Amino acid sequence: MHKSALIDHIETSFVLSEGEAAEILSYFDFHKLKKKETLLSAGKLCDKLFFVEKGCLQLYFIDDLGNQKTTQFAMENWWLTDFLAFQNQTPSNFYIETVEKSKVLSISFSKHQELLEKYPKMEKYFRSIYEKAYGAALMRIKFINSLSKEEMYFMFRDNFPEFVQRVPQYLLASFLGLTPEYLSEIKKKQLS
Amino acid sequence: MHKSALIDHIETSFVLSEGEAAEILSYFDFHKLKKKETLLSAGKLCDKLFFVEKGCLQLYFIDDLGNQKTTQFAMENWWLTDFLAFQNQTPSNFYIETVEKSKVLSISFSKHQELLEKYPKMEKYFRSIYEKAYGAALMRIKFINSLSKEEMYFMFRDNFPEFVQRVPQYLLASFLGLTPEYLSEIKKKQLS
DNA sequence: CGGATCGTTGATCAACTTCAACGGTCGTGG
DNA sequence: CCACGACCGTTGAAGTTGATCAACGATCCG
Repeated sequence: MHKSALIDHIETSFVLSEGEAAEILSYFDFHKLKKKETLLSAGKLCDKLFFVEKGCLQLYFIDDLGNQKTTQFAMENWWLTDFLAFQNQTPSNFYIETVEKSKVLSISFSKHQELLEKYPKMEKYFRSIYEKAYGAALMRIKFINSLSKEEMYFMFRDNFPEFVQRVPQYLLASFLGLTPEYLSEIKKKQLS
Repeated sequence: MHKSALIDHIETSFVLSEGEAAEILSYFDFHKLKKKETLLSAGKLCDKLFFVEKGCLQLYFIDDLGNQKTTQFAMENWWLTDFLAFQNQTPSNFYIETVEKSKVLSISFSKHQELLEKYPKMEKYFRSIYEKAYGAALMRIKFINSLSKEEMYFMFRDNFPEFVQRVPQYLLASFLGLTPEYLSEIKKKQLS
């Protein structure tokens, strides 16, 4: 059994013995997924938390007009779920789907609880992850409220170039909160 | 010494002995503040995490045109800081200021670290707080990307009526990401 | 009472969306 | 391996939402 990306990631916070690493991993299920596979659907109970070892997931919803809108991407070493619905064990407000073929770990709510009880260190790990994620979300809201869509695109492209190359343009547009048509126009302007 | 709102709040997660409660509180400083007092300034090291016992704080920044834009409010039983800057102990991207006269607890980064080491239960408490906060931030981004400014206002007013009454209108406008003039127009439309 | 601050109004303007149409590309089945 | 269809990116015209600006009233506080 090769060493998991999850264990590597946890070990950026603290060291695990081989036994601990193996036992922690045993709480998770492993999934090898193709492009556009669905992991969670809106309205369904949200009972899984996902960790991306390789590939890319998106958290999205469908608006009144039937358009798919991406709220969050998760690439290597990111955690993803509808966190409110997961914590409260209620139906999800979002869909989760693979953007590329991906390797993903999942853990159910009850297993997650058990894991945290058995390994209190993991509370620290998740506390730190969520603290960062919340801080980043506040920064993102700051950007949304201060940048034009055009500035938004350039900022994002300059700060996350791999991202922009990796994700199809209509998904990027959706994530940035503008239409594919307008994004196309922005890119054109830039060239002249 | 009267029982603190913070202790009450922690005890919604798990029970504390009297001794524990007192000792946990000893990590915090207490502040009684007037309206419009500044607790954190952009560019300054962010070394404090705040808990609102009573009153209201805002996290805001100043945009290119010099306008103050509110990214987050914190009322009773909310935690607030620039979480990214706090965790990394770097200069802040935001200001924090009282909206009303308030009673606030603060804890420094190093004291916070000590507290978490001494009371591992507190890791669980903060993990849960941040998980909720991050989930709520994702929902907020969902709303930003699916509702018009008008719908945004009505949604917010219907779901958080106390909030709308309590906060001055120009701050509410700033938080919702629209201009005071347009908010005024929306409210007028509604009456006819 | 006086000044500053906040909410309102209406006119003008810019940013961004919507819609419809077209061309390119990718992947799938024959 | 080719051909076809579906999907994606692009273009341009027209329409809408919401911002900006300037001015006026109201209210709050010293």
